[in-house]
Amino acid sequence: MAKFLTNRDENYAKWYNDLVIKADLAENSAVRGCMVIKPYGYAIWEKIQAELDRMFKATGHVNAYFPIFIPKSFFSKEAAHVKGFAKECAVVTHYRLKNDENGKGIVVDPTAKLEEELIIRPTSETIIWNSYKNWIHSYRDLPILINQWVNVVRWEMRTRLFLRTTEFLWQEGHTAHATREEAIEETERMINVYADFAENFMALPVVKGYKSENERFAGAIDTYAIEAIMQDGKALQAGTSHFLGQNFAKAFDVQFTDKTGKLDYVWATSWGLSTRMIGALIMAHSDNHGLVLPPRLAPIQVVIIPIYKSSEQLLKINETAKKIKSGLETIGISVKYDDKDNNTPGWKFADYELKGVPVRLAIGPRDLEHSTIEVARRDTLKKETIAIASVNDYVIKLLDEIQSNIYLKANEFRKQNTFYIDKWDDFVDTLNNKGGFIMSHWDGTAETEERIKEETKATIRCIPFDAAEEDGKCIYSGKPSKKRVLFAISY
RNA sequence: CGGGGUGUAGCGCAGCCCGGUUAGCGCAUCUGGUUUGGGACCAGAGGGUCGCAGGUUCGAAUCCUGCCACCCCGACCA
Repeated sequence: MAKFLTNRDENYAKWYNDLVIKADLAENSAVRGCMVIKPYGYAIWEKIQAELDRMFKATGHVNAYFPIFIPKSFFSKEAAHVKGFAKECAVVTHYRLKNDENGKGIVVDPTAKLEEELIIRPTSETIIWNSYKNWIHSYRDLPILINQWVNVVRWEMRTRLFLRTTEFLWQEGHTAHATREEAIEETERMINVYADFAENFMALPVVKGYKSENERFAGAIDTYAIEAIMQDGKALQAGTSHFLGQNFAKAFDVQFTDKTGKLDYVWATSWGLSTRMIGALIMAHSDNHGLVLPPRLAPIQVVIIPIYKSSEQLLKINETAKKIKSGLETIGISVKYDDKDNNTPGWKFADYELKGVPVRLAIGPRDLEHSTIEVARRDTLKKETIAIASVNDYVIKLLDEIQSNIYLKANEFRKQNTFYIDKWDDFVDTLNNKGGFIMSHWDGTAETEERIKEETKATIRCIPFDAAEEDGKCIYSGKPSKKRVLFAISY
């Protein structure tokens, strides 16, 4: 048990916060609501980026970069969009500072007021569609499949490391298509990419579905999302893909000539996944010993720790350990050999557990004698001693097994915490006592959703794509319903 | 923006109620030594505008006033 970590079952929120700080992923910065992502946390983000970027390119997308500043007038062109983001925008009003005339410090120069104020992007639809207007004239210019990796700013009231910060990093894809069908297909393709990524790389089982009108992206016709369950039973939206229809094309007057020579507005999608995913990773898998990282996302997959008494012993161990390290590296495994002598092996064991390194190898004089090595896996904390000669095969299999075990465990947790509920009292009771995913019938109205939210804090996380057709009655209003939707209290 | 809490060494805290030598403890750091198979031990050392600004007092970390910051709980959200 990690002594320095708050117990997960006693105070989940504090456990999470402790873990982020103590595993050295991030910390609060001098700027209110903004975090410093530290090297170890950023390394995880880089792994996320590398894999997603590969997947985006494999599905035909390219990267580009659009400005962080958006003229205020752009923002007001799409009515729903403005309404959705107006309350959380940072605005640049001046472009110069000067020395304070009273001699102390520096002040904003009032004569340097911007003619038109600039919004710091909370998302980039408007600035991008303003460019697309110039790029698109004919069906031959379509589709445009662009992604960008950037920071965005949303001025939040309350922030939490990774889960909600004023500034965060994400990728946003913005595509333009000739037909409605093609745009919808793209929207679906990308939610599938996200789900695939979440399940296969983050070992995070997700529910894919449609957002209700209330939860939809401001400016979208339809929003698809992947929702994951955290260990405290709350839901976390892990990625979204939006079918924007022709809303932005109309707002920015982006028309093209189709094959028949007719003018039409362009169809759009956008989709995003943020550093919030790191929060999901932590809350879905980690335990009272610290982080548990799925091998495919772990910056360090294997750590080797020497155990020795004399410096002669260390020399011999070094030799063997370095061979093992380079052997593992040649088969594509990332390995750290920690031979620093300022901490004891026990300290290192605890530290790498805190950091979630999937596999730990320990090698001491006893092992050298027998040509063995101790292997410990982070997910189950089980230890075994194996022959050094078999280490490559063993570790590569073990990493795969850990990856799938973490997924299965999370999947089992979700199963155990998904409830099919038909009575309002049970609905309220389950939310109050257990939390979790609740599958219930809903009459499809925004009013009912609103009332449920007011009374229980639960919202419709999504209407699952795979929801079976079945006759039922709305959990709240009793009106007829044809499918169950996913309710939960969310992050 | 409402309600609650906290600001003392890099980190975690005690001291404050009831003002009084040189502000203390644990962790971390540095030096030396012994250690090393699950967060080692001994000895020594360095490190502080007690959040900021005023005030009361012979004397303020301690009392008073104002301000600031951060954390938790609510309304907004990926």
